[in-house]
Amino acid sequence: MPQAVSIVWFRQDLRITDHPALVAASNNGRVLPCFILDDVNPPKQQQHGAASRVWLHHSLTALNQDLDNCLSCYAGDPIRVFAQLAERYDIQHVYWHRCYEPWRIQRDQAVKKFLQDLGIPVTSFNGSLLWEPWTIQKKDGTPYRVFTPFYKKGCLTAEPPRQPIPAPKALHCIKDPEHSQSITSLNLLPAQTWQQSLAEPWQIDEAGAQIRLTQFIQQGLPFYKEGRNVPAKPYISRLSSYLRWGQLSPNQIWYRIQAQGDTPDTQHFCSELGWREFSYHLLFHFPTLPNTNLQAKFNAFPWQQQPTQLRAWQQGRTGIPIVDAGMRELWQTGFMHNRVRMIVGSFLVKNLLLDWRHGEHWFWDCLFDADLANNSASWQWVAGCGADAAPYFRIFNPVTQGQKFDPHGTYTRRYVPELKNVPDKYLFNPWEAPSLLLQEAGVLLGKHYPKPIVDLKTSREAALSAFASLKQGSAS
DNA sequence: TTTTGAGTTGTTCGA
DNA sequence: GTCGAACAACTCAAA
Repeated sequence: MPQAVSIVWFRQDLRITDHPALVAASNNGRVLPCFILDDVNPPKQQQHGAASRVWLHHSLTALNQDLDNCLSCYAGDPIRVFAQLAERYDIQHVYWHRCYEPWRIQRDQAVKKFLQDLGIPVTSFNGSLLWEPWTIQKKDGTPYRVFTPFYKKGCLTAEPPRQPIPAPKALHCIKDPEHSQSITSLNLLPAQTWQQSLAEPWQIDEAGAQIRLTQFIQQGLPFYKEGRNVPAKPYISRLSSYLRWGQLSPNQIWYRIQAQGDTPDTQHFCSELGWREFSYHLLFHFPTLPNTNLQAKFNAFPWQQQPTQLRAWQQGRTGIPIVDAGMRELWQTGFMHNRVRMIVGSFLVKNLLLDWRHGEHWFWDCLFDADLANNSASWQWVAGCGADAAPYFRIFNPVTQGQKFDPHGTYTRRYVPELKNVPDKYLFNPWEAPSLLLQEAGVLLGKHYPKPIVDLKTSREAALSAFASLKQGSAS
C-alpha cells in the first residue's frame, strides 16, 4: 500500500514562513516537499541565468535544512516527475503558489490537468504578489498601462494585501529517498571560482532575508526617499534577490514597512513594491513583454549592430567611469544599484544605440535578482518603448549623473580603482582632464583605462534624431 | 463622446 | 551659480 502524502511543489517561494501552500499541506497529513529544476519547458532565453543558478543552489541547500533535510529535488519535465511520484505514493493533494511567467502559466495548467486526470486535486495560492494581476483593472475592465493610476487607484483602493502567516506549527515532512536527487547533482554551480566570491557577501537563506529586512528598516528606510539615489550609501534595501526567489514574500515586507508609520520614506519604498506589482501586471496582460516592444512603432527603430561596443559595455570597458563601475559591480557582485542600472541602461540604448534586448539578456544572466517581469518591464521603460515610458529626450548624461549622485566618487573608485587618484573634478570625464593631471594620477588613457568608446554629445544627438524618426506618421 | 490633466528617476540653454 | 523653459507628441485614465 503506497504511503499517503500531500505534495508541496516549491518554485519561486523558497521559504517556510508566510507560505500558504505549506500550511495547507501541513493540515492534510504527511507532506512531501519538492523542487523540480525544469530545464525542459522554458524558452531558451528564459532558462535560469548563471547568477540565478548560483543563488538557487544556495537557496535550495538552505530550504532543505529548514525542512529537516526533507526537500526532494528532481530535474526535468514536471509532468514526468509527478507521474513517477504518483506511481510510488498515494498523493492526496498537490499545493503550489502561482507563477506568472507566460511559459510557467502554460506549464502549470498542463500539470494541473494531468494531476486532475489522475484524480489528484490541485490547489494553488497567491504566494508571490500583493495583488493578483487580474484583480487590478480600470473601470472599463481593461488593464492599466500607466504606473501612477495603477498603483494609486488600482492597488491602494483595492482589498489590502493578505497578512503574512507564520510557518506551520506541526509539519510532518517526508522525503522521497530513492528517487530524489542531491542538490549538487542539479549542477547549478558553474565550475569557475567566479561564483564563490559572487555569493560570499550574501547570506542566501530565509534567515538572511529577514536579517537584511531588519537591517534595512533600521539603517536605510529612514533615509530612503533621497538616499536611494546615492550608490555609495547603504540606504537601499538589497532585498530584490530574496524577493525574486521568495525567501521573503512581498506581504512580509509590505507589512513590516507599514508598521514603521506613514512617512515619505515608507510611502516611497512601498511604491517600489508597487512597481514590482506593475511589472507583473504588464507581463500577465502583455505576455510578449520579454521580447517585443510594447509600443509597436519601436519595431522600426534603427538599432545598431556593434558587437565590440556591446562587449565593452558588458565588461565595463566603455571608458565612461560610472558606466564601467556599474557593469563591474554587476559582474563582481551579481547586483547593481538601481540608479546605476538606469545610467548603464540609458547608455546602452541611447548612446550606443544598441537594442534593449541585449541589455535585458546580459542582466538576466548576471543578476541574482533576475526576474522576468521586472527585467523586461524595466528595460522597455529605459528604452522608451514600454508602458508609461520615459520621454525620448530623457537621455542620461553619465558625467552629470556621476557628479550628482556619486559626488565624492566613492562608488566609482570602488569598482574602477585604476582611476582612484584622479580628482573628483575629472573622475567622471577623465578624457577632458589635462594630461599632466592624469599623468600625476598614474593614468594613461588607452593604456590603464579605456578612452571613451563613444562621444557623449554626438551620440546623444544621434539618439535624439533616431527617436524623432519614430514620430507617428513618419515612415522609417 | 469629448475633454482635460497627467505621465518615476533628465539635460541643456539662456536669462 | 541658479532657475525656468524647452525638448514632441501621444496615450492613458477618468470625468
